[in-house]
Amino acid sequence: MTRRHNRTRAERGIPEATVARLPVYLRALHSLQERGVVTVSSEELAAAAGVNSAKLRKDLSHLGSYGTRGVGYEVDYLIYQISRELGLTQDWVVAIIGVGNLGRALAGYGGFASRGFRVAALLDADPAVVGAEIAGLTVRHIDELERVIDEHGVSIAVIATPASAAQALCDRVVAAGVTSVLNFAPVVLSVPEGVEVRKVDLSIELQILAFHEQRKAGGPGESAADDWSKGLSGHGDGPRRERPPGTSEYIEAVEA
Amino acid sequence: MTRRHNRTRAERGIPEATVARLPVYLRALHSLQERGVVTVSSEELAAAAGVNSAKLRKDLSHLGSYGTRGVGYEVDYLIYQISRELGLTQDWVVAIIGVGNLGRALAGYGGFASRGFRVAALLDADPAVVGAEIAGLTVRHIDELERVIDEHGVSIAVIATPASAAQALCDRVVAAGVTSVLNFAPVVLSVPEGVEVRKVDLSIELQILAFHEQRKAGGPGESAADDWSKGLSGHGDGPRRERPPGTSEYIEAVEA
DNA sequence: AGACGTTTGTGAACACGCGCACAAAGTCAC
DNA sequence: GTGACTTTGTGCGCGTGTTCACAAACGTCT
Repeated sequence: MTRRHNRTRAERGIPEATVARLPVYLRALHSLQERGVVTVSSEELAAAAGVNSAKLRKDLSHLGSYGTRGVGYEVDYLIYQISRELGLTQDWVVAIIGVGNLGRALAGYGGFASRGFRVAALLDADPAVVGAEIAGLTVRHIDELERVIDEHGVSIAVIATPASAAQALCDRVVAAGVTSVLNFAPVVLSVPEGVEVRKVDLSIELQILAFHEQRKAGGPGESAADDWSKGLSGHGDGPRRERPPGTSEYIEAVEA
Repeated sequence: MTRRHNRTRAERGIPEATVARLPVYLRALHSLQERGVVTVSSEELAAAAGVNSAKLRKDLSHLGSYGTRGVGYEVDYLIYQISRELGLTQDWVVAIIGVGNLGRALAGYGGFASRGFRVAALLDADPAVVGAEIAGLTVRHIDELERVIDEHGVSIAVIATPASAAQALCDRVVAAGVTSVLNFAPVVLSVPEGVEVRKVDLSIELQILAFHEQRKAGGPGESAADDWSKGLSGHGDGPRRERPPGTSEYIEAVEA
């Protein structure tokens, strides 16, 4: 409210774009570490991470001066510093809400457990799955949401429910004190200030690919139905005009 | 190669950032359409999509002048125009490579089928799943990759394999003529110019959340092990110094 | 027909991020 | 110890994206 600019901007200095790349560097560093590499130059690390080397150096310089001129970066040390900056030196308790196809995949996803993220609970509304054991956890009923969050000290909620249920559940986890949400449901969640939401949308990525794919093929307008008289914008008085191909029904659920 | 700048930039005018938002607008519009809304103002649509209204208007203006001043945008018409621009008025043939937990979830994901994306094939290397029927499709062996791509005219490949297999498979699909790849494996894929790759990384999103969560709690350095003598950067001559907590083993696979 | 309120489309200022290029700082060889 | 080489850290210019604010355009009401 009293913030000068508008958002969580440069509060303590690390640009958002940099934060988004740190996990990529971290992954590349772990890969090097496994291969027994002790020291790496910005050029090599940048290549492994798929970025420009100047960008990498500038990113790392935001964390501090952890390199050695003429040599490069010590892999172990850099891993430690990035992990610390990202908050991976402590454990984060995660709850997965919605145990459909996607929720199940997430529960079994190795990338969560092995990076300081401990999946402590699975919740669902469907009586058919409540009580089932998945990835070593017993699925709890969604009614117990608040109790489970409090019990385990959940700080990150992963929403993997159908779109129709997402906002209501988001409101509940936020009310229960969770301030970070990872949303897989295809809706824009609205949350109070101070709560961080990140969205992963599988179909959006595909649509972006389709756009580029189409452009390679010569841009839009290749299909037959290109004309559509704009009409007189009546307030629903006249009959609905014919729908062009492609405007099918709305995607409802994140799981089939 | 002979491109003036460097990339697929402003080739025909629509900024990349705009393209990334069009699917979001499209989703909001479908939601309005379902509720029977005929006309919508930029202010309302922007709120539904979670963006600034000026940004929305500028985004839409890149497609053309499809609004009516004093009134707003006709929902049906705008849906059609955005769909056309994104290339959703035609069907895109998709192949999913890797039928683990995630691949299975993707195969059953309703958001693909109902937006002009037709999943035509599932492939895997594991003999235990080859031949199985999932989401109405029989899983084919990865050896048949090139044949399957050619048979169905696949134009988008979805890679949902362990990280170790991803690059090799990516090379194969590209060699087979695919120019769009959606990558779920936690690696940076390198592809020749002209091939579009988009990456979805579940654990990266969590790590970004952890960063913000930590900052709310007072920034890094809260944990005990904060000091790490930088050492003399020897070339692997001395004994490895003790590792701080959190630098565990490398995440290998996208599925557990 | 004309005045009024509403909403689009966009010009202009601003903020952000990227990449080049280079000085500073370190290592290594002798 | 000195010089040559390597690599980091960063100042700077540029392009992209975002936001404000407003004139032009449209519908509506009298």
